[in-house]
Amino acid sequence: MAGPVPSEEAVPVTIRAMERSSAAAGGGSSRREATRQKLYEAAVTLIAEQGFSATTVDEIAERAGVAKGTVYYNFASKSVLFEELLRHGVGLLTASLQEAADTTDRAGGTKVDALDAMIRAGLGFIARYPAFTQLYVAELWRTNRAWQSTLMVVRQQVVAVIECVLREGVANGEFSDEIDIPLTAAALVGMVLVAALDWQSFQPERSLDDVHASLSRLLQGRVSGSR
Amino acid sequence: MAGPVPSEEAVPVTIRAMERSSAAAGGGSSRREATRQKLYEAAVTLIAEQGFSATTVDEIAERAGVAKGTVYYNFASKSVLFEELLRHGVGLLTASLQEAADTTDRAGGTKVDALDAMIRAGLGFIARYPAFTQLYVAELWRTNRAWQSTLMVVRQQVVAVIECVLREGVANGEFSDEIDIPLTAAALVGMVLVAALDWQSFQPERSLDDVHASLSRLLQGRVSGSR
DNA sequence: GTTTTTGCACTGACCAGTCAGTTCAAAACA
DNA sequence: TGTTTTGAACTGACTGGTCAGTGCAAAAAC
Repeated sequence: MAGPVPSEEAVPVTIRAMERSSAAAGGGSSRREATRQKLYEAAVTLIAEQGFSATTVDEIAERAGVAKGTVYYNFASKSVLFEELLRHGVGLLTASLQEAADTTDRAGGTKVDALDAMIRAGLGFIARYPAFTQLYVAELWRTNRAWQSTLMVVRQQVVAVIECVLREGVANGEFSDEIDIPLTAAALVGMVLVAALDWQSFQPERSLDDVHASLSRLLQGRVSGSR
Repeated sequence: MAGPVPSEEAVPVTIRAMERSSAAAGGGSSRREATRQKLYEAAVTLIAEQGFSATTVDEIAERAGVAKGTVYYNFASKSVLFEELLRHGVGLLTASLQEAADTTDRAGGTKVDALDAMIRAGLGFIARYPAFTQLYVAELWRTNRAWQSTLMVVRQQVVAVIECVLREGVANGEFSDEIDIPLTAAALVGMVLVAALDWQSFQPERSLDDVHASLSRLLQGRVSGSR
């Protein structure tokens, strides 16, 4: 849609380069992996913009610069492509959150510090993959869909990382033992998700530091009182 | 997919209740208004479950117990039906939030009290209209769709109510003047939205009071410290 | 008698998924 | 070395089905 004809050369180089390195490592050939990656990237933006049902397989194939048949050679169906995309993205997110928590721990930080680092990691992830985040929020609370179970897994995976930190904080006395861990975790996720989507959509010029500071302030109750 | 057949009665009560109030207000006859109301209710659950594109006009008509032609007699198109549904629902939500804020004000409460009352009102709304909330979250950050402008209006309408309370709180010194009003408002919306959806989906047996207390605690920074 | 609803056949566009055929790099061979 | 074979990866025209929206005559409601 952008250029008259999407350039289709210059690709083999990448393919060939990867081919050699990871062919042995992963399961499939790396040519295939590269194609799957292109399909993920095409699908994530289209589905974020239009939703799953409104996005056609033809569109995904076209944006990925690949024939329709290739989509079906690599994924059993449109739904399966979507489910694997979800798992893939959430894997990246949870890894990022977990790493933030672990790093804080290793540096001898408190659990509040860990939470704060996770908020920052969450914001960073959303800034890097806004389309995925959009799609995640839009599809997470759908019921009656084929991929219900994947959705549950993918939700629990994210919430669990946060619940874990909250639980440790309660255990060491840093947090009140009256807090409701699952609900608080969900609320935190929502806070970061919605604030970040708003940031990206309506004030994209602001820096991550800036947004992070605002959320930190809110979280630590430094909103009321003061001046 | 879950139960054999989802129960479809018990709805008329709500319809009839709304009928009386809005028949005089709106322009059209109340028969027409009743039909539109039935269509809203049918559409909201179906779209919440499946998404806009995956929901067919035939389904909506069938669930509303109405002929397909009637849908097009009352709405210009499927999209228009959806847009009007969005405006309708958001109107109810903002009215509820505004009323909570006003009541608190009139009772001489602080702005923190007002926020707290609005959280409760928000939770109440979500408990009453879970399908609408689901749909609202799912569609709010979509781009590239026909109803972009409606979406913006409908977003701003909700956020504005909260921003207003925050602004008043800053003005009277109750809140720090360093808070970022739009971002904080968005974060609060997200917190309530996601916590409530989680409540409805995964712990529906809990009481509103209970959930409200947890969110209140989080908001007022009574999480860290204490025990 | 006017407004609203019904029922239903119809159209044209669109779309998920299929499949017979093509490509080409690497393996086997000579 | 150069030649042939193999098969994984990819292609795109095609199919069967679905769905938004139309048209309209007759019935029902008011």
